[in-house]
Amino acid sequence: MIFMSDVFENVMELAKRRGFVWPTSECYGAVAGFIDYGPLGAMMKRRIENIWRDFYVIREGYYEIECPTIAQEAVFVASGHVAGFADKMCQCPHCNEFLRADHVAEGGGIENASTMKNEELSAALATCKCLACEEVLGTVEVFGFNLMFKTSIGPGSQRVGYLRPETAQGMFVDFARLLRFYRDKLPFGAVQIGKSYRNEISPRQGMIRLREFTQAEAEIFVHPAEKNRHPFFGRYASYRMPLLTYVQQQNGQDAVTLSMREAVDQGVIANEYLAYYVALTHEMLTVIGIKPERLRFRQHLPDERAHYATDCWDAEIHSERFGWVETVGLADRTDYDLRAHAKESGTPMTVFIQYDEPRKVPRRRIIPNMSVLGKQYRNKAKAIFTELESAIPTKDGADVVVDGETIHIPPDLFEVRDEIVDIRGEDIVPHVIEPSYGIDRMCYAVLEQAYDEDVADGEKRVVMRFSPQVAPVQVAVFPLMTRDDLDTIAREITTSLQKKGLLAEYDDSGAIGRRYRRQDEIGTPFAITVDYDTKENNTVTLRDRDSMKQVRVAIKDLPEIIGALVDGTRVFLEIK
RNA sequence: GCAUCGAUGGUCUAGAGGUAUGACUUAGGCCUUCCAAGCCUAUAGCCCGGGUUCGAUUCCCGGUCGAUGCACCA
Repeated sequence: MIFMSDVFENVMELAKRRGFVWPTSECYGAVAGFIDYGPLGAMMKRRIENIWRDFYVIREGYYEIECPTIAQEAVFVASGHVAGFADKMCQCPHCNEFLRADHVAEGGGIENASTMKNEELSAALATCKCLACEEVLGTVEVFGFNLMFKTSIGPGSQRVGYLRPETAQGMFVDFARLLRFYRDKLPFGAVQIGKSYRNEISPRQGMIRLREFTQAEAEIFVHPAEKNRHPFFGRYASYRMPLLTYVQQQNGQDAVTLSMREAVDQGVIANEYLAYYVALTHEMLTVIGIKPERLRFRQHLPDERAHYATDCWDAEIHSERFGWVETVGLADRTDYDLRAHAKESGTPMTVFIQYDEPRKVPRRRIIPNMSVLGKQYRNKAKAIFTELESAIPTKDGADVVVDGETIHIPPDLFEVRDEIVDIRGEDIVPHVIEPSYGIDRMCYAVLEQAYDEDVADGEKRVVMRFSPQVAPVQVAVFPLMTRDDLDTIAREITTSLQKKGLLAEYDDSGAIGRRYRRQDEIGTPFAITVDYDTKENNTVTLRDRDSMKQVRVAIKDLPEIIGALVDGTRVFLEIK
């Protein structure tokens, strides 16, 4: 590998030129925070998404759902995004600088600034100094800058909607339907791959911070008492990886390498479920082509965690340009979201868990004599009935409070029955384990890590060393010459590979070396060349992108061999 | 959002107050028996808006995008 002055610039230039990533609506001037995926980029992204599906949908059995990107206001009121997904800001009247109002206040020695209302904060700020120009602010208005895109649903702006800032809420609000779909049993999961939107104040860093981005999220609903019993934990129990705990971060120490079993037993990761998906994430990211040495798992610091999460780990990928980039978030969201939506919507979001054996529980029932009670208390009878159910009667009767008034109900107006009832189970609110992947950041990391320059025949060769599983074009087919039927044979081979579902690209333009270089630059892992020997013995050369080595294989074996090479079940160097 | 710098074919680049240089790429052709060879031909460009000027891609102002610093990053 030769020295790379700036991989980011090289890779983004290539990405633009060869159709991976483009600035959006470029002819009108691009818009920061939005990108277009070009033909190769869209294909690569889809392949990454499909690897993600292999892991979560096929292997874990968590079906994918698809919710709208716009949801009504109530959804985000419940989730806390309307109130909380905003920064309190103010503008310095002297230097016009926009400031985080709570930061200014804390800088001025005011406590609990982050929990104050706008008006309180505004008053408190009057004596604080601007963080930029250090003038005393005086009268300033504090306003919330909500990071959600707001819109209206239907004509006349009657109904407020927001573009979703995460796909997760769709899975939460569909909880009751999902629970029925999974036949009322825990654990189960739902996943979603789709666009989310955040109106970032100042997006920079190309594909890393977008205003519209693709998330792949899984919401796994588990019994709170079963979080240490993942049914397939054995799969990753001995899977080892470096973990950077918050304690180590606070002490400036390096990550420790632990197996998932050790991590859970030592309390480093909160539970088996979280550890399982930490390990699964590590495996998946390596499959798409992330080098393990450029991958780490970092635990959120206690003050960094969202208020609902008990433990949270980020998979971070090291970028030449941006340093460690948070790419996947793995959180134990507890029952926060389901409780919030149950409360806001009035729909129960619980699972009925049957006990192994019904429990015999003594229960006291109070049965009022309504015919007397109704006549005697008339319009208060109904309220009295309700209150009696929870009353504690004595042999002299019971006292109930209705509208602030204590009413004595004599013992002959109700009957007390002590009985033993069977309790067959209980309603519990599941906890949610959430692995949340930033697909665009994964795409960028794949691009950056695939980019390489080497020297072939004294000339610089630019090559994208994609894993065959994510490479947009999977195989190229060339006739050595465009004559003597070599091109016809090459076209037939192309068709036979396409029938196998492979993206095979035929190219007969220019010298053979140029065609290899073209494919190297877009990361096509394999190239087939039809030459004059082909006409003698029905074999072709199969060339490996990374080693530039070639082997001869029979035409009839091509679909099977290429198929196996592309899905990773065979590797090139083992072929004959 | 503020400050500084930048923007010329697809890419990299030269350049001047009078419509633009070269290379690579791409396309067509010739040639060519495995790694960007050679020859011929062709396509293609001054970020957007306003101002100054007879004339602006060039100077000035504003915007957009990008880079850097500040701020921000559920």
